[in-house]
Amino acid sequence: MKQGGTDRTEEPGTVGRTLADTTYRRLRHDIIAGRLAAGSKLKLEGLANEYAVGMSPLREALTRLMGDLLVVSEGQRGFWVAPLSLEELDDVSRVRALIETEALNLAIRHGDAVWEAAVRRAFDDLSAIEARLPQTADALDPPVLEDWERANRAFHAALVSASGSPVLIKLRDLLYQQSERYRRVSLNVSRRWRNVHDEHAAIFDAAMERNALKATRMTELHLSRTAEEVRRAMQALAADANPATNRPETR
Amino acid sequence: MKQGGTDRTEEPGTVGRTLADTTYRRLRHDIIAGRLAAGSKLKLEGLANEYAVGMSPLREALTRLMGDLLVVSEGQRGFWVAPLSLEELDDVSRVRALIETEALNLAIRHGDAVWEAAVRRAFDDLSAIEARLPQTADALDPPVLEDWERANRAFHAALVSASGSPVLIKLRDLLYQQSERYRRVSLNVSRRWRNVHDEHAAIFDAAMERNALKATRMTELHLSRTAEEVRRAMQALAADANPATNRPETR
DNA sequence: GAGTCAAATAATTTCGAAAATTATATCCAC
DNA sequence: GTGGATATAATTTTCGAAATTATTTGACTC
Repeated sequence: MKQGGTDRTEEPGTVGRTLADTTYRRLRHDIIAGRLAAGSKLKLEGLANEYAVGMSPLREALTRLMGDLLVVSEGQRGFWVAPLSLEELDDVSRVRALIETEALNLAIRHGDAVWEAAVRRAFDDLSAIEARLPQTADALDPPVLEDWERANRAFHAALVSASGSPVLIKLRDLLYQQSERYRRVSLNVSRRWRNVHDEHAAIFDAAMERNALKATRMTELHLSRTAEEVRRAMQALAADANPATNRPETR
Repeated sequence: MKQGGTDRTEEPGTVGRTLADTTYRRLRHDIIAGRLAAGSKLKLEGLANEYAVGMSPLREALTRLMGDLLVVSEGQRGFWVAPLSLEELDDVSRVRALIETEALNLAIRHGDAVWEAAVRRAFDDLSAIEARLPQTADALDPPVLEDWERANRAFHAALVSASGSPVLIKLRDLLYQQSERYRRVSLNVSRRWRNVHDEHAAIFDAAMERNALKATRMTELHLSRTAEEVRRAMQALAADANPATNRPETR
């Protein structure tokens, strides 16, 4: 039975927000965080109940997620969470390195004092979280993880924010999302934490020194190491799930 | 063996087509071709009548177009055709050059005989159309123009088709659409035809010789020359529309 | 006249269910 | 049992109107 009065209480600060938009964000987070499994069917009625929305905003949200490469669809057959694969991991990682280094180069060339301050602030935030992270490395407390994800995202975004190229930023954001999704698989599997603070610090220092070459090299190293860790986790997962042969297609 | 390889009767274009999908394509074409003016408001009821669809598939189509950067929206205020600007033209052109040259490099490295044949076929198609184009250069017959657009799109797509990177291709397609939209503005304004066959031939020859450096250089030249022509057309348009001062921002 | 508020109007967003399509089960001949 | 047709069920897609939100209009005050 459904609730009698679905309260559409207006929270302060949520102006101009639509149900379709909030549902889009919720679904996106649930896919990236792995709450909705890769490759799984997204049944409309079920989702409409779970997220307490009608068909229209739900389909709108799923359509946007298709553009983000987080959902795939087949006409008249519905929607699925986009599958993950080792091939795509390599693909995403390589293209992200290309885009992100280009954006970082531009940002280091064009960034002013305001940019520097924003990057420093984001780095300090991230450092504070990373400092208290090794203690909880084994537990991987979800709220702390979410905090770190947010700070990590903000740090990498701040670095390239002065690129002066909205198009490049748009593509970078897309690829960052993909990378985050793959990275979280690795966390969910191995539950081991790789200390990345030194890598972040190296990128930060190089950027503040306006050493574009070093900053891009450090970024490439950071990305390739992370991709390598994810690759190992996914291989372990595949071997664990199906030691003999490949598994059947989604039907 | 396994009957899993059931040949899909789902050929793209016949089965699995939804109203939302066809409406998406029609709207996309109308925006890129300039039939729907840049910056203009997209009133839902009007569009629903014009395209003879209901609200659901219409909004789904518009939502997809947002992901293509062809439509912008503000919550509770509706949709607009994405505006065009000189700044974005430069931005799109630069990022496209980056992506397209990377993809071309990869394709030249990885392309096999099948790729070569496909590129040659696309080039021949395009050449045949371009050969009979100068005669109608002043008229710019719409059907011929559409043929050329299709062939040009196919040629550039074929060149990078062997890159082996679906993600790169996805980004390239996005940027190609943007470029085509800007280029069509130039055509609608100046109504003059720039002979680009030599540039296409140079890219084609370099690709067939597997000379990646030359092919990317020729591509960069081709793109920058086109962008320059569009820039001039847009400046003429702006000066024509508003001789006195700068034009108002979209808001 | 400029500014403010409230009512009226216009437009967008969302719901709920019917219509259309695909998937699954059932039956029958062989 | 197997294959094929048919009926049933499950699911997606679409429509049309209700609910919500934005914008305009007009009266009123300062």
